[in-house]
Amino acid sequence: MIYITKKIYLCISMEKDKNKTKQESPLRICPVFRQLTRSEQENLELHKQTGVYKKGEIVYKEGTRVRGVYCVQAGVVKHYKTGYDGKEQIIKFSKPGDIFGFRPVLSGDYACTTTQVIDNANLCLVSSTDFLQLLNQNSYFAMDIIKLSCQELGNANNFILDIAQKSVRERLAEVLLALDNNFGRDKDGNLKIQLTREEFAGIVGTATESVIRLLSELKKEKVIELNKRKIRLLNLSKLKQIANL
Amino acid sequence: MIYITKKIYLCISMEKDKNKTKQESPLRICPVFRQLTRSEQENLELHKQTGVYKKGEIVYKEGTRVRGVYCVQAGVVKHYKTGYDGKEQIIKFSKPGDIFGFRPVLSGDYACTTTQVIDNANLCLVSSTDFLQLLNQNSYFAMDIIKLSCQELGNANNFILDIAQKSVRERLAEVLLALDNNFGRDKDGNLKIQLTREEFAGIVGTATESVIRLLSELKKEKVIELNKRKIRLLNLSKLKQIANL
DNA sequence: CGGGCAGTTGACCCCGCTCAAGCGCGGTGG
DNA sequence: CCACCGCGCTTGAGCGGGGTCAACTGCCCG
Repeated sequence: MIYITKKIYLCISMEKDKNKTKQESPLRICPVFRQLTRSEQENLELHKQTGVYKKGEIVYKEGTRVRGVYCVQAGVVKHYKTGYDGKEQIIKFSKPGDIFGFRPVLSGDYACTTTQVIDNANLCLVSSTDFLQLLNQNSYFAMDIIKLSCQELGNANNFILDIAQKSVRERLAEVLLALDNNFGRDKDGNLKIQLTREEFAGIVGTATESVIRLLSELKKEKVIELNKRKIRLLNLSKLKQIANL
Repeated sequence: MIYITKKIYLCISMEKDKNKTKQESPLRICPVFRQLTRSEQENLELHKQTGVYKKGEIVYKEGTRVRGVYCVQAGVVKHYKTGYDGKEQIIKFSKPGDIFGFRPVLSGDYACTTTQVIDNANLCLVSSTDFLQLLNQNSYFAMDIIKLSCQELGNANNFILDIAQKSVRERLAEVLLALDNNFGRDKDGNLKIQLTREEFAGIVGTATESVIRLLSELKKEKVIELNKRKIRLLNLSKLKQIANL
């Protein structure tokens, strides 16, 4: 878990500013920051910290204070809660353009999930105080953040219904479709995001063995193709039907 | 589903204003509205609509546009999603002092739950436009709404973990404790909120028969006492232990 | 008095979890 | 260079939690 000091990063970002301020701030990768005025953006550039995170690194742990709000410039992270028996339940992923960590900052409590890198990532940290100040001074920005949090709330509610009422098979099919929608495919047509079977189990809310059995079942039915961790969706409409959508 | 026209209510609320403006606006039942300035509150009083809802009435349905944000002055409502097989999954309850409906208003989409009265209720409706305008002009108010939505998001995440990983027995115990915390007890020491077995099933995410069996199991173990729909918790610490808390 | 709904109980059985064994592969150290 | 270990993956066997179905009760209400 390498955490490079603020000082170093200040230098880097100031250097970037020289070249880029007039065109495109790195923060603008995240749509929400586009609501900020130019001067707010420039000010933020001076204060933000950027960090490079390797696969497997933990950004923050459930139950701790978060340092601020993170903006994903590259890579993928997963957010999960740990059950009392140690099993992880994945709540969501964040990918380039997403921000995360705003929930604990805004509700004023501890992180309710652990955040871990699954694809080497560049994350940019906006401190809680900076973030809160921006919310207060820019109501357009505030509205966008509210919208974001309400959308996530809607997603969470849907998730609750799914886990409570659908079978594991249905949920797995739904997860495959969601991953396809959110992360897209590589040039070979496989899902761009590659997860372990255990991670699949952590999203669907089931045991690893069940995921394995059901994936190979779907393979037999020619709905998907498997090649180690690469998964190709062959029949979207069948998959939707299986997922009950 | 009686919906009395705005005009009538304007009269009523204006009359109320004459007597009350100087002391206590009905909206102040909800803590979030305390952030509003006096003039904002008074203005809101003139525009709001108040309605009396009987047990069983539906305030709005999943998938429809909501008229605005509701503030509970008395009574209790439940918010549930309906599965494709028609079974309802209860997401949360609202009681006096709570507001609801802000999620769809803020995210700009349709209601993701159906809202139904389970205890005769007085609800006060603030139109979407009024609500959004307040958010824009009062950043303290906006911050409180953000906080609220982030807290709900945290609750939803916890719920996901529970449903995904705990047994029905554990979840049922947890629900009993939560109802005790949120609604308290009547003078006889029973849980103040009275639900049908089917509603319990809808919260826990299980079948009605399972709820019945597990409740009578808890009764046998002297953890609770049952009397029709009245439930008395006899042993909180044992209940917490069963719930794995 | 009869119909309907909430609650209860028993019987049955299947989904999905657990446990255990085995396989393939990559990394590491002797 | 090979042997070993550990991790991720796979498969089979077994079983139990909990869902479904059906029958019955008590109660409210028309």
